[in-house]
Amino acid sequence: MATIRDVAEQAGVSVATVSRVLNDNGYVGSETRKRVMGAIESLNYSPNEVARSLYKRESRLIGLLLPDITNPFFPQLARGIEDEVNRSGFRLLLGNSDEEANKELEYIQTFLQNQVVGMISATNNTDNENYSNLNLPVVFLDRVSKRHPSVYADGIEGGRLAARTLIERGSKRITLIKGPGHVKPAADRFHGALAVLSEAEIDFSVLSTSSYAFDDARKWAEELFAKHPDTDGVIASNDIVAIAILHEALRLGRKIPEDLQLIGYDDIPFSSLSYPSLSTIRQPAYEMGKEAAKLLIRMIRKEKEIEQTIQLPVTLIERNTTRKVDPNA
Amino acid sequence: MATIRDVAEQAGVSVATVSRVLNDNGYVGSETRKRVMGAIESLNYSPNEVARSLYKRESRLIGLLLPDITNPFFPQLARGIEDEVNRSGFRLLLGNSDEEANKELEYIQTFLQNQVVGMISATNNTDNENYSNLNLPVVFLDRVSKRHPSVYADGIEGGRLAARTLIERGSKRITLIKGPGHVKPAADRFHGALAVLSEAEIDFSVLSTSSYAFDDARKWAEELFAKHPDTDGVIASNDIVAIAILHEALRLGRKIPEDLQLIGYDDIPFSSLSYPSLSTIRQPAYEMGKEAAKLLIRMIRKEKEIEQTIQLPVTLIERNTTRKVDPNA
DNA sequence: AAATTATCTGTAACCGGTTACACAAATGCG
DNA sequence: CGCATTTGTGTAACCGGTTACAGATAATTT
Repeated sequence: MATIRDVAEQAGVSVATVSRVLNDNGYVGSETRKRVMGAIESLNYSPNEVARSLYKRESRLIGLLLPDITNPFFPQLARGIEDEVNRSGFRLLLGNSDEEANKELEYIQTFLQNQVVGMISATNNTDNENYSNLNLPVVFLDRVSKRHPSVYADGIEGGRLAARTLIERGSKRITLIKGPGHVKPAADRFHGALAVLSEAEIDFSVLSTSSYAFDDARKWAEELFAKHPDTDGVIASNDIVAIAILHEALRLGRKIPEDLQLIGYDDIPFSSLSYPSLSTIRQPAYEMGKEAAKLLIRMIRKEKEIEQTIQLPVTLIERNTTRKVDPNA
Repeated sequence: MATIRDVAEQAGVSVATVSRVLNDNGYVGSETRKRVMGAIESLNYSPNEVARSLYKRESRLIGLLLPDITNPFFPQLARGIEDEVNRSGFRLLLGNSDEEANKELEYIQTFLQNQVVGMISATNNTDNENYSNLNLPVVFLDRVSKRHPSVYADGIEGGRLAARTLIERGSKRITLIKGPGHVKPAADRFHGALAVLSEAEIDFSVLSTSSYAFDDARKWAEELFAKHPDTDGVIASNDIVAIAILHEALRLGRKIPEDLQLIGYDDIPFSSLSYPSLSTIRQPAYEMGKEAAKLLIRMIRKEKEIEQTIQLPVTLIERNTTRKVDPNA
């Protein structure tokens, strides 16, 4: 690997001049610039980021902390972030925390050791001490924090929307699935839905679940129909659970949406491919990722007027696990 | 941020001694060690990875190059890799190439600039010049390369298995979906299936597709039934396409698996949640990721006897889009 | 023409670790 | 006891960039 000194020697200039050419700052004579460029070319030189990072006390890496990339909601977030940070020349350092505080801490630690310029986190312990006196731009994604800017979709409204959707379309005995208690946005959508259900003149029950994992989703589905066989409307905690419930309902011979309406949450890519295709509350994951990245980059650039929260709208994606709304209602 | 010099001063020793304590090498008196540890503790010191990387000319980062994390096969691979590299104290630098040569090149470039210790790539251009004179341990995953070790599942056998499965279960007019031409493993599974179909006494046709993307999958599904309405068995190029076909088939009122058998490829998490659940050829994605990571780490450690290929078995996951095999046959 | 200012370039310190080398003290051995 | 070896520690060079500062020349201004 050629170094800046090799280039300097080849071009017959000092390393300072080469550096000036590389970074396009300071004064460089046009003739000199050409010679340096030629040397860079002929040596196939590429500057060492590590050396630069050391002096600058800042790399061009951004830490991304996710609960679990295997959950289909997150790849989209990650992709949105990556596409956006790449536009500004940053790269991503990835970490899956599994929502475990020690893994989270370890990742933050190594992010700092690698002198990341900033960090985006989609994990829960938003206000614990790990983040508190962190001298680093941090954006929370799909989570809220008192201390740091956050980008998220409106969970309360999403929950409301889901509940209203089923009610308007005639479900009378709704089961509301409550997601894992420690996941903030799950709680929001739950409370949003709960509020609407409480106001309405219908029966409803709540089924508590403790995870979003694929393998568990089927369990919740079985539990649902065992405990509430007569339910005619299910508000799922997310699309994975919804699709598992759909699977189980069809297995039990329920007609969907005639006997049972079902609405998911997230709008993961697969929800349009289930049969019947899944009605759901869409969170714009890719856009959320992009927005979080944009916000972080503005913080990195120390721009003024950084908004503390960016809330993206949730939307009802009406597919075929809900009935058409009665036009006479 | 405290530096090693702060620690040295606090402990009343030289930086060399602190470094020895940190890395647990060289001679350090037990009393001195205690003082140093105390200073580290009280200053809450954490060594700067960037400085270390610069001197060592090697970071503790591993580059991971994927086509697109949004494709549900890859998160599992990524997770397997991450879990394994973390065990050895490495972290991941992530890149999505979209199978575009220039993005791929850019990522490799920045990986090198960041002095990664090694790299795992799941992209296609395995033997192009980008990788050729790379003085870096590289493992290809889900791809084969002449120059570098590879970890993959047996695509030919997978294709054969898929074809045999449909034939044994009585499909007579099979449609074989050919995946994107530039994706190597897609070609393997296609040829494996093709070979078996050619030998068998059945009719079959081939439908060529040019992508794996969600949005396109539905298009292939429609095209399939438009061109081959009488097909009674479909070998899909992967599970996404299979599930899209399943969706379309159900929409058209086909009975599955009675009228139409369908087999996917990959065994992504969702394939067990479709209804009917999808029969498929399983590639053990998480394990593949783990194996690739293990192999890479052995290369990094310069162990002898590195195998050039690790081939993992594909297995038939018999679910409900295929019929039970006739016990009298 | 003299004084300013702008342009161009080089020297060397600096970022924060690691380690080669030197040296001193302690220990082992014949 | 004398010499070799082991143990313990420090000094300073090094990794490969960036930049403060200085000095020289060229262009402008007065």
